[in-house]
Amino acid sequence: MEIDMVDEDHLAGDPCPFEPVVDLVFARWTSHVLWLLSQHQHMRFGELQSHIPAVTPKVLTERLRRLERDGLVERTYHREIPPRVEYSITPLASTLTPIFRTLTAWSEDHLHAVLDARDRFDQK
Amino acid sequence: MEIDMVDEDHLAGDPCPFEPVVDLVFARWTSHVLWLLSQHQHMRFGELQSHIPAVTPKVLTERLRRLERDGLVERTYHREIPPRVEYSITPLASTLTPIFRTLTAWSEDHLHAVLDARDRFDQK
DNA sequence: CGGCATCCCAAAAGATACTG
DNA sequence: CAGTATCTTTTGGGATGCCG
Repeated sequence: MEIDMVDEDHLAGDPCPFEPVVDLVFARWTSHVLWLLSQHQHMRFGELQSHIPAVTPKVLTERLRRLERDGLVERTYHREIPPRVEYSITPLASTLTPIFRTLTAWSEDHLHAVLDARDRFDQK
Repeated sequence: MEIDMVDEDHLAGDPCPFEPVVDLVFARWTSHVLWLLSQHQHMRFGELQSHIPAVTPKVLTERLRRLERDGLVERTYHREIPPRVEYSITPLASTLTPIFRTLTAWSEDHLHAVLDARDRFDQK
């Protein structure tokens, strides 16, 4: 890809300043997991699975590993019989909670407008 | 506030209250487009493309159509030679701007902690 | 210039079976 | 219980070419 400096703005470098956060937090299933953990202090693997019926164990494991790696989720393994694993959000992830609340409020305030626009568009 | 409601055991799951917003706004390229339009009042197709070097025309078109359908972007076609198309955000989409700013602030405040956690995880 | 149509592929996600 | 391993499927996205 080439850098075209002809325009008034330098074109090659206009990255979205919050795109890294999107990749971290809003990847599929990810924000759902974080939101559940933000309400429950700690949850077991099977508990998460039953709250998100559509997710398979494989994918849920992948997301939890990634969140753990990124410091957003803590995993505690209890060597018992049967084994028990508890997931919880870290203090770092808890700083996302206001964002989740804002998004929920936006949804309550404006989602209907989106659905209306969609209907109007489809009728044309 | 501790929420430890024991109302589980219904299989319907526990849907994420802002997941529709995530699908609308944080799909790939989408928030980048909205953020660019929130800064430029109106932009042409090729202008968007040059600000987002990695996106192909096909995908950019798909995203813009979807945003137009959802009432978040307005498309204005000028019948000239050569043809000219201008995109802009709608008032509805401009209500998302505070969210974008919050995400940018979160990134500035906490992204380094994520990268640190990642390094620590990978060293183990 | 700003697309749409078509074909194609890689990556993500799902299904299933199995284990410490 | 909490995963892992393997395989299959889906689908989002890239490449190319044509058109008003």
